[in-house]
Amino acid sequence: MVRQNSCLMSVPSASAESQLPASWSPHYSCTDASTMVPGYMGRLWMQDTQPQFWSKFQVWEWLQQTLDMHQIDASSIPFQNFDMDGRQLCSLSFQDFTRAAGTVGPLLYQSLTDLKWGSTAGQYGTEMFTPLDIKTEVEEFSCSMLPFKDDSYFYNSLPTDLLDGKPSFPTSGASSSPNPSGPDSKKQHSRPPTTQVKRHNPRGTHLWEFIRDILLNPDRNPGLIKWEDRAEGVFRFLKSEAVAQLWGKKKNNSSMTYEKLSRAMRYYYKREILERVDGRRLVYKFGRNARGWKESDK
DNA sequence: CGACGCTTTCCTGATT
DNA sequence: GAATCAGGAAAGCGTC
Repeated sequence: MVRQNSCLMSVPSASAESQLPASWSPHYSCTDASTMVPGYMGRLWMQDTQPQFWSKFQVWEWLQQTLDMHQIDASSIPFQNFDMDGRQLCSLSFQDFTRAAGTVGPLLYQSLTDLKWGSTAGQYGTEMFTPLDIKTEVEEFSCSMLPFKDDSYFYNSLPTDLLDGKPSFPTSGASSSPNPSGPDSKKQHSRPPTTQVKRHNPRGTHLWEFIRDILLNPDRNPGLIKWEDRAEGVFRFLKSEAVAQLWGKKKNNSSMTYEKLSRAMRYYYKREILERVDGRRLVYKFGRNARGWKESDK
């Protein structure tokens, strides 16, 4: 096991990096993130860009959104079968779609066909991708997603009203109380030194607020987490390990994983900051003690 | 300094 | 079989 390494290799990077498309890069992210759909009922970027020019990442986004639109569970099709860019996607036949996605295939084929011919987009989707006005912000964020980069990150560019949050939920006091039964030195992790800690927010940002703020800033959220049901507060992790790395970055903990992050998430059930969503992987729902996520809260 | 809240880490077992 | 989910247990860390 690789643990307690300072910076470079301590993340189980295989799985994390596999969540990023092969072409993931600052340039890629900037162009792509700038068209990222807010998820719920948002403007559909794919209507403005020709499928032929989609990246792998955008192909998956299209898949996800198409399934969402038809209330089809994403687990019903093997996403790996669509590990291709837009050009390859467009070359698939009707039969190919059926092979790749079973009964959902025809629906996907139809959706893609509609986009190919029905779009009002310009001729060259890629050129529509790079609005300079948001490029710098996105760049800052997306570059921080790269391994080996260690600059400022996502949170630094978020609105301060979301950062300097009030405790924002009444302490229910029903949390688990660990009972240290005795000194036990079986584990000794030398964590990286917590050198730079932001002073102005002593309480720091809690995990659930971090998640919430990613959801509330879709422009800076390149497909990490998305709303499943905006009104109900249901959301799903699309890139679980990438989110974990980002969280780890925020906490200056390079060994954060989704496994560990999710444990923290599960502790929120008891405090009713989150509610369980049974049977759906990577799906959570904000609970009564989570504040600031509703549209009406804003 | 100690209590406390909020994770973080580790682990075992179940489920998908 | 790999991911993910469920929680228990205990340690780490910053605040109060």
